[in-house]
Amino acid sequence: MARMSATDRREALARAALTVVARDGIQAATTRAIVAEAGMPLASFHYAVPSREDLLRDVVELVVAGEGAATFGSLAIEADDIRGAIRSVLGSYLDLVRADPGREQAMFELTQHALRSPGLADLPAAQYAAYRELATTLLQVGADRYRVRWDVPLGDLAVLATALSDGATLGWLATRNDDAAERLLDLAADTLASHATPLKEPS
Amino acid sequence: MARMSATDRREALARAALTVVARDGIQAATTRAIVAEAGMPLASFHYAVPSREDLLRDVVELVVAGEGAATFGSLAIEADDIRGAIRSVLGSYLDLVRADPGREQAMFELTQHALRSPGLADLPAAQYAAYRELATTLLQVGADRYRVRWDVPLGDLAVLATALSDGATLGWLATRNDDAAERLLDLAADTLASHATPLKEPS
DNA sequence: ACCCGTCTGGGACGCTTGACCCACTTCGGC
DNA sequence: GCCGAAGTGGGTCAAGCGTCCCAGACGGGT
Repeated sequence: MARMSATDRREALARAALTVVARDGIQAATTRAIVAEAGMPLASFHYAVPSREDLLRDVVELVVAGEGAATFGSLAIEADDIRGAIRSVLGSYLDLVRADPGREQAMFELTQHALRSPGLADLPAAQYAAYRELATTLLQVGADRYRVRWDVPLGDLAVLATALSDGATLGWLATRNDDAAERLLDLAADTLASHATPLKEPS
Repeated sequence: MARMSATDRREALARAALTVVARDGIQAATTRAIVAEAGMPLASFHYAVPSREDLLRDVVELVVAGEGAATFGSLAIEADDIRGAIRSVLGSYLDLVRADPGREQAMFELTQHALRSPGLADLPAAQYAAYRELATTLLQVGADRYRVRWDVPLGDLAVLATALSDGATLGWLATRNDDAAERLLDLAADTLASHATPLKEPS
């Protein structure tokens, strides 16, 4: 094993843990499986991380950061109107889920697990606050770009968007029904766009 | 331990398992924890059930049946219009979640776990088909009662309703934010009701 | 009243788990 | 070059896991 600072090793372990959870589920994310994925000896684990629970905390943060990065990719999307833009963002999110279902399922498993662990119980709230923040940013950018304003509080709309994404993801993971998911996203885009009112063009 | 047929014992074990999962999470639902909850000796487990996985299959079926029963309770709801009826059903569902968060979280954990277990991988699809069926029935009854028709395919609307419920539940479980959840349900009811068109009264 | 199939439950097996000890190697500042 | 701090890794521990065995208790059909 190459020489590596404890901090770097902790990061590498968090990434390895996320890989294991995505591939085999959170039950399989044992210390041994994680170090095997990272190509480290078992003892490196407790040298870099106090406990398994602490590592999972890092993993959740990694997950949230990952979602944030994916969201910024959505900013590049071009569309004719706000409804089309929303539909595209939702569509590309679904593509992400389809491309790596295990990873998205890992998010849910981590959240559920955190809710059950006294030491991690604060994480899900922060995680969902971050999601809401991301949705808020996207909706704000969309409103600016397509010259509309939202006729309900932006925060409420962000919660709705998050709930729709979660619901669509959960449903697709369970059924793997692509058509139903696409039609659901159509309806979701309609719903969100229906709260946009065009601004009168000042130019 | 009272004398009991293997079939009855299996049923009792499934109920005990659900209790354990709701209270402590699926990770804690070990054979020992389950028989302790049921007040049975450990050996009764494998006398009544071939394996732990088989028992979990029973539990998922129990869960789906439970949701079905809860849904029929919603049929008693009275409201002035279809939008109000939908809002009431969603509201009483959220009350259910709030009253027993562990139980609702157990549903998600069971679904996620089933998706990871080769022997149970078929269950989530059936589970969500059942949810969709329930939503379809409720929407159908609502349309009849309030003299409206749905302007999108009923099945698609049922998927939307399921996704919204799942999303709202997940969000509330993570944040425990009652106000946000109520506002989300307001928007969800608006969305669903917006697809209802009044029928001209024949009387 | 017997008796055989059904049910009970204590005990045990082999294995995996999170955690951790400690002798060893490597590196950077002096 | 030397030496203390930092990093490595094999081996081990107790606890908990799913599963199984088997001697015994029970109860309904004959």
